[in-house]
Amino acid sequence: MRKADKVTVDVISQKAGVSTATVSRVLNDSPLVHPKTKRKVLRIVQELNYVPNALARNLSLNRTDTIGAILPWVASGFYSELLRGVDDVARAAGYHIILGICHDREQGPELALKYIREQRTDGLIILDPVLDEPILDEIRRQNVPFVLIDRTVPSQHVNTIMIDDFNGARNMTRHLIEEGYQNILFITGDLQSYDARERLRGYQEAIEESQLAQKKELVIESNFTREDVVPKIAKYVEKNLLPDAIFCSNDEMALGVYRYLLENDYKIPDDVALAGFDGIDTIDFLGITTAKIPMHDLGAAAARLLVDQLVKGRSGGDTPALQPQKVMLQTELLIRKSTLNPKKAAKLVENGPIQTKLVGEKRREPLL
Amino acid sequence: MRKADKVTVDVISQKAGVSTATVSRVLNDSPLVHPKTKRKVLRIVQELNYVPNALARNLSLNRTDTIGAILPWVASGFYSELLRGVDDVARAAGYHIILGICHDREQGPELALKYIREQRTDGLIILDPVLDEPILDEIRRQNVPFVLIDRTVPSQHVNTIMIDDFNGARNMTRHLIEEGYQNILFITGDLQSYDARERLRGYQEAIEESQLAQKKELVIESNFTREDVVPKIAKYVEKNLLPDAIFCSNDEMALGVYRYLLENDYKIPDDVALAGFDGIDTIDFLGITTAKIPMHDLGAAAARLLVDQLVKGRSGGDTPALQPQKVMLQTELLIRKSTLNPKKAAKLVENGPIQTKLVGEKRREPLL
DNA sequence: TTCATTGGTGAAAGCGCTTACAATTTCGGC
DNA sequence: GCCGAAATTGTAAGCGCTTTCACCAATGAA
Repeated sequence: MRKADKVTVDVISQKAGVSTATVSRVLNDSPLVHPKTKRKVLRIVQELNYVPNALARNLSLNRTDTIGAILPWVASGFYSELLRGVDDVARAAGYHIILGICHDREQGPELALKYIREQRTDGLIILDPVLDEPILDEIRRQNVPFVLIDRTVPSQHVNTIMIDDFNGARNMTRHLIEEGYQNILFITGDLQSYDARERLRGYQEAIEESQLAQKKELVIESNFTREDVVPKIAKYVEKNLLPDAIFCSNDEMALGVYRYLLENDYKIPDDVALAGFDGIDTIDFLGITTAKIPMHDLGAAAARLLVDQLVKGRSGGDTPALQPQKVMLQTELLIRKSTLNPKKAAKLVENGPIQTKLVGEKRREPLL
Repeated sequence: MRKADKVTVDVISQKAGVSTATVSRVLNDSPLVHPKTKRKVLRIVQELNYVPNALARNLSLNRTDTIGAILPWVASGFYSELLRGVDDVARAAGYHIILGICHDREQGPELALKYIREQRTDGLIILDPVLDEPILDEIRRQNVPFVLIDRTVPSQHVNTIMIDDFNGARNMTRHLIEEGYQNILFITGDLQSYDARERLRGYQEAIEESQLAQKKELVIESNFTREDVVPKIAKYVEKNLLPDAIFCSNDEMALGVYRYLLENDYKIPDDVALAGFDGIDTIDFLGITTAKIPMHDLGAAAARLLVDQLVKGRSGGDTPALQPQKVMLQTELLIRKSTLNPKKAAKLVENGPIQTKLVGEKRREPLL
């Protein structure tokens, strides 16, 4: 049924009375075709509503105009912003996105390799914290441009987009100190993960550098989950005096602590201040201070890096390959009511629970 | 650089001492190749780590193994579950997903058409509430299978996955009535939208059918946004007596109302009960009753429908085309503390704020 | 031994597009 | 009006895979 009306270059060239070569040239805006011919061909193209078959085109050009996005699906809502960022710049550059959701630990690398080997993608954006070296080598060996997100890698010759967890945590801690909090409890994430270690380091650095005397460094080790943190904070609070402030390594844990505190009639921030890290919706709604990870920018930056490589690679092999880059994005310190010390706050204008004030780093210009 | 080591069917056939036809047959598991030959070829394939080029394969087969997902990016986190659902069943069926995010109203249909015309996809899943008829016709004319999500369409011959907004809202209202609430305020979404109208209808139906005498039907018209609803609810509460319960057409508005109520020292549910619709994270955290839209299933159902069509279409043209289907998915009534009438609740076991109880429809078996 | 059969296999023609190269036309300058 | 260069256009060979159809070697029956 479709077969009959399938319109290809040949059909066009026939009707226009030119060769397929000319049609192709017209379609690709080649300068070496006579304006008159061009008009004629374009008219037919319009008339028949012709659009070149991408597959054939790509096969011929040895290019797919597609980039693969390999993502885990850990925190669904969280990553979607990232995807949006990738899409924004990729689309602007004429690239499509093929989705590679790695459901479990195994599938991620598999998928990436499959896409590459099948040559379905021109490049890859990989967000997979547990990608191990051998796989990475395998990927690199394929000679396809790729960008890693939020993943440290020993080898230098890899494009990477990172979050500056260290500075994010340090700034947060500084903020708490500036607000006059003295005993700041820090709850770590899973210390296996690089992010968790960096955030801890940031906290420690800020504590150390603080001029105030004998700051105590208070740390509870947890694992980024709500379930794990609640009993720990409960036990801690019962055994010790309540700290001035609690800084959780991520928002998820902050939510757990938040609930615990409210249920036990502690007032935030009057009895204890609370801060998280990530910038998820619920934290936003509750008016809890956090260090927001610029997910959109993260995706956009990755895509930008990748697209640059691809475009460079396309324009002849003569231009030298781009040097692999490491980009570091800053978090955004969103100060909310939950960390505004009432003693100081009295002097300030009233802060609504949702109102967000920007302190610390300036807002990054959005990429793209 | 890559050129030299590019391994194709020819290379394989050469090394194996057979023709490319045979290699192809081996790769496609054709029965008419001698086991011995097959083994030989497969060994070489392994050895050279050969994977067929998808582009060439697809061009030849006139098929892409790809389905396009056209989505708006209205509520980022919300749709990601849907995408996951699509991915789950699509991948299981051997299809890839190419992402089509329509940023603004214009781009959606454009994108869909582009993908089709370029023949980048075998089929399409479209979630776009404002897709208009002409475009739809155009899409249909392309003779490519597609499925519409949450979008009513006059014409019968279209695959559609719908949410049963009517029943969802009716069940919610029934629940509120059962809990003994008498004055139930309903806040509508943008009544331009079909969803909004259906939810209103469900509410009205439940009110009407309730045996209790002279139920008043209380309706405030809003538009699904927090900004719009807050002043309206404020004005309403100031002018009238507080209703028993407030049922918002979506969670977003419920959040607005929630905040308003708390800020004005109304206790939920003691002074007034609160319910939403959608099932977003924050509502979950706050322990607010809602009708959860099964986003994952929505995507999975759409993908299932599409994949069935595609597979059917693939297996020779003799099998009759599948009849277009309309699938209706039920929402899940998540009853939380926010609508448990204290007078009745006294008899019940204490309900923690997060605890979710399932009432009404049984949990749908997840598709796939 | 000879003649259909029947697996197995290979040659070659696509799939729909691009592009190097050859062929043709056009044109200014003589 | 003629010539070579420049401007257009056409021819045909790919891109890497599938698949039709023809071909060949076994195999069994006669």
